[in-house]
Amino acid sequence: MLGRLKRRAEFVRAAKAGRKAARDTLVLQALPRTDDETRLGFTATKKIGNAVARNRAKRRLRAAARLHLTAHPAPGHDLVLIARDSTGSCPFPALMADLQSALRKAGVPPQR
RNA sequence: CCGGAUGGCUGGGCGACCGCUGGCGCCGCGAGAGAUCGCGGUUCUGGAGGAAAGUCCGGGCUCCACGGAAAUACGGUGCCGGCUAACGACCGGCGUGCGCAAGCACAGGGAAAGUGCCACAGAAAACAAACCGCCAGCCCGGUUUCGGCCCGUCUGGCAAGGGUGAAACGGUGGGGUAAGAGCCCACCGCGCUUCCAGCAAUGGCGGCGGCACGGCAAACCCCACCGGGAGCAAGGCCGAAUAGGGAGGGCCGCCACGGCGCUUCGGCGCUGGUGGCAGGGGCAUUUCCGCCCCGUCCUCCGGGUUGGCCGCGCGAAGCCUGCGGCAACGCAGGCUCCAGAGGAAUGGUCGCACACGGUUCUUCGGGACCAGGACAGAACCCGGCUUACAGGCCAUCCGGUAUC
Repeated sequence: MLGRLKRRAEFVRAAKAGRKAARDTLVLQALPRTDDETRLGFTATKKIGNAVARNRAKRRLRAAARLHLTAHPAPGHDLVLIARDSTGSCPFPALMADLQSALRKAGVPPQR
């Protein structure tokens, strides 16, 4: 599968230097890389709710990212997806639409 | 049938496709002499809870400390008897209180070892006392129809009645009395006690005592029993490169200071601890000047960063049956293997039935549409407790009603 962001420092770098795009159901941070690899990170804060709600939000983000990036790969970026209040409860097509829109806004092109 | 009490079970179901993660096997690639290891793919297969939660008790396990025992301090527990690896849990029994009942609740040892506290109110809050009262006497005063009656003061007797309080030195009834009082009597309560039942807590019959010993120990305290500390970020193993630490050995100049040893006190020997000169290296190259760095080589040891591996899933395990026990629980036999991640695995889409909620139609049988699954996610494990929880199911019991 695609690579993952695991270290706090990697998340901080994406937050400070990456391009951001906020939607109703998610927030995207995208940081270009020097190589062609794509790495993903997921964040759900305590504000989202208890452990069940946070895990569910992250799983839905992961499922949406997997579906979208297998159809439209975006090599050469570190992508961080941050859950919002509605991430766990919104209709899944809305989540997909927000992800696609956010990627375009952040200037992550689908592969030519 | 209605209302209620207690205990237990369940915790959305079935199916399809695409993914995630652990494991056995197979295939491919790479490393290696090999054992094997790493990466990728794939068939099959396992994959959250009754509370996984809070982290409140008790244990296992690990490390640290510790000669044994006792005592003190500190903390905890506290009716009795069981059960258990252990517990403050659980089971059975007792007592007290509540309820028509089934049942429920209880931090439920000791108050004649000592200290302390008992607010407000009230006369009085602890070796009792007397505010309003009740009674008698005196005859002092007032009053008088001169018999007395009433009021006040004083002296004495009393604690029934009033009033305060969470609590007032037993309660109810009768006798008794100037008025009263366990002063006397009956019953109740209380205390002591023979006997009986029980392992015991405790209970019962009887006797004795005229009643004293108020409450608070979740105030100190006393008594009995229990307890070493920290926690899987425990703890163990592996561990590259650079710099740095320690030990031993080989090699290389000089001087001074310091240190150590010996000393006939003149010195002598050892010494990379410090400084200088020399030497080496660097600042692209050569000369000079300047600046910076430095004993060198070999072997071994220790610590150990990022990280990797183990601990980490056969257990006080689960299910079924039988036996013992009122029960908690124990014993025996058989069967089963049931998550092990590490930014952390269960998600997405769809179909069919099912509860619950809302809107609406209705021929009251039901139909249509919309929304949408309670509380909540393993992080070393186990026994409990506590807290959260939509809906559904089962069993036993109590009260009422109806029928026979």
